[in-house]
Amino acid sequence: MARFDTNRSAEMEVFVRVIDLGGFTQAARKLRLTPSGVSKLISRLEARLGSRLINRTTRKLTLTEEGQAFYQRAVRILGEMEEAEREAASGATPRGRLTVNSNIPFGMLHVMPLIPRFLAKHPDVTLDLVLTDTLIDLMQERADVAIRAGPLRTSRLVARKLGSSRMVVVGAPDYLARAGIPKSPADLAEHRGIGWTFPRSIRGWPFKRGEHTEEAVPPPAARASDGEIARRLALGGVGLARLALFHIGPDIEAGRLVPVLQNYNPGDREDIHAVYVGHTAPLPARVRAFIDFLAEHVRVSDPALKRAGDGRWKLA
Amino acid sequence: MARFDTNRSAEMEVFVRVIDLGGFTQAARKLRLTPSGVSKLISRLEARLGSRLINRTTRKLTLTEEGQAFYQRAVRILGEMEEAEREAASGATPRGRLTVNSNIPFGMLHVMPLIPRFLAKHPDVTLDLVLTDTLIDLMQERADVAIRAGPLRTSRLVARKLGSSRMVVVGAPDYLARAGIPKSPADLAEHRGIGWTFPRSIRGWPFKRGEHTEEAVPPPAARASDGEIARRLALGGVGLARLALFHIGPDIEAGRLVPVLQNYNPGDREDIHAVYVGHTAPLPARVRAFIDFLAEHVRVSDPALKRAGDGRWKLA
DNA sequence: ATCATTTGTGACGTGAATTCAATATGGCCC
DNA sequence: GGGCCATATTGAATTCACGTCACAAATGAT
Repeated sequence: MARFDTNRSAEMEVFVRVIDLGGFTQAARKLRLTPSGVSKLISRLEARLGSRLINRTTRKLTLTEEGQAFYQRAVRILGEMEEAEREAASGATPRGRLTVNSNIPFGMLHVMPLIPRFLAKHPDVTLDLVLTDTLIDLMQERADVAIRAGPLRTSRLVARKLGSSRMVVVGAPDYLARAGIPKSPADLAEHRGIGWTFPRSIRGWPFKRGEHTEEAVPPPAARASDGEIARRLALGGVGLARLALFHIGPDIEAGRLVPVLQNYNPGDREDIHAVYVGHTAPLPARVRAFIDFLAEHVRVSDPALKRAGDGRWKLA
Repeated sequence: MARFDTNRSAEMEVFVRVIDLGGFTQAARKLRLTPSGVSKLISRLEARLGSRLINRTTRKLTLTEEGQAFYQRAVRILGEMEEAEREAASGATPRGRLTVNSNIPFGMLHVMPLIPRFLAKHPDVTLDLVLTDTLIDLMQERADVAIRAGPLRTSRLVARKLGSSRMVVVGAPDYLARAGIPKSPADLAEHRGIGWTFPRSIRGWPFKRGEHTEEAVPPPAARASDGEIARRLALGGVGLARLALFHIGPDIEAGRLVPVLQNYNPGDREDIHAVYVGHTAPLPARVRAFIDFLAEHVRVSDPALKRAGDGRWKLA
């Protein structure tokens, strides 16, 4: 239909150049146009505005009253456009507010320790770190990057894998002393578990049964809104929880939590991804910098879990 | 070669519209574009800036950090462009400084009396009236309109005829009593004249000689820089002068100046024009208004010059 | 008066931007 | 979990404004 025919900014730019250089031909040279092109452009502008801006002969240019005012405004406007675009353009140096959303265990253990170094490297970046385990909408939350564990419900989001970790079902020693140690997934029905207040990508706990896996889950004694709360509940002896090894490794090694049903553990790894909004348009520099930084520095040690001679679990 | 491909202002306008309306499709409707057009334009903009401005899914739009800043600036810049153009555009109402340059006799007798009414009609116009008889360069003097008598050395200037007046050779009674009354143009050699300090379009004084005209001019006793000075000199009896009838009509009627060589007067009329810079671009409203006003209200009465029974000259 | 330089104009061709399909995606209700 | 509607994106075709080219007009200087 109606097409975007008039290029106001170009008009202003040419107009200002003509005045600055004092002639159509000089301006044309500078702008890599032909004099006739400049002439037509100025004429177009004047015709559109309905009033003359430049009185011109072959030798002299003079601004009309309107031209004077328009020139001054145009100079300022062009400057502001320049500034706006420069500000918006991804400079070589990342800057601005970077909003990162991470799940709590990974955020606390792996992201937060890196932040001082990241901010030191990019002083113009301000970082907003939000820790949540619930699924979030990247855009709704105005987050640039989200860090999530578990299978991706992929969309047009792009994910960079940061690492992976095994999941372990654990219980506190005093809980296990009270409720007993489950020998098979079926025993879970007699136990109490720690569930989630939010829907998770995988519903139950997977266990190995021959070639396949089956799911089982103990009736929940409590629901946690994030992994860290779940861990604390488990430490307090509320019930069994299935948590990431990188998260509770130290607890296991210290004996505060004890893995159970390890021989049924399917050994699946839960991947941890940094996920961002992806490919259709260029990525802000600060986002790229942060993701690159994470990918470079995050090392999720995923040691084997072995039972020592005394029955205690050790990380190798 | 290098073409003016990017239309920054259109980019900004579309971008702002998208944000305001909250969607590509709505913006497209409003802007009379297709959604795909909007999509590509935004993508172009982001690609040019090298950073994403809008995070988008099919349902939601969210501004990035850069987008936020760019949006606010863009809104302001668009407003300023609008204002600049509106200011520059020839509004319905004339405004601004109008510079008029007129020759002195006509300016004093016909222009100045009209000015109060003109300014009353157009309160937003400020008028600079300069009276000079020397030829001026319209642009050099930054004049919008010049009023000149005599043949036009036409250029790309446009002239509107305001009226015309006969020229008369006159002398003061006491001068004529001293020097005698010339009977033919040849007698002028024995007289003294009043010339001009500046080059005039016609050199000599034309006189009828049968079918043709010949030129003659008395040796100058003084030179005047404008018609009014010449008139005063003539009134003072310095010598003969050739002046416009509209200028010295009252002097003639009062007997302060006496026409001579009237039977040799070729009866040519000297046209009076309002001249302005013309056709290549639209005329500022204030200029058009002034010229129209002049053309409408100026009435150069050009009565016949007749000799009464008592030898005195009368205007009919 | 002639000349060099600059602006203006008419016709033309180019290419970037827009449109028109068709596809992919997201959110919502069931 | 699956189908539907609205929306955004993509690729190919098309078009129309814009700048170029060649020529004319005009200005100011020598």
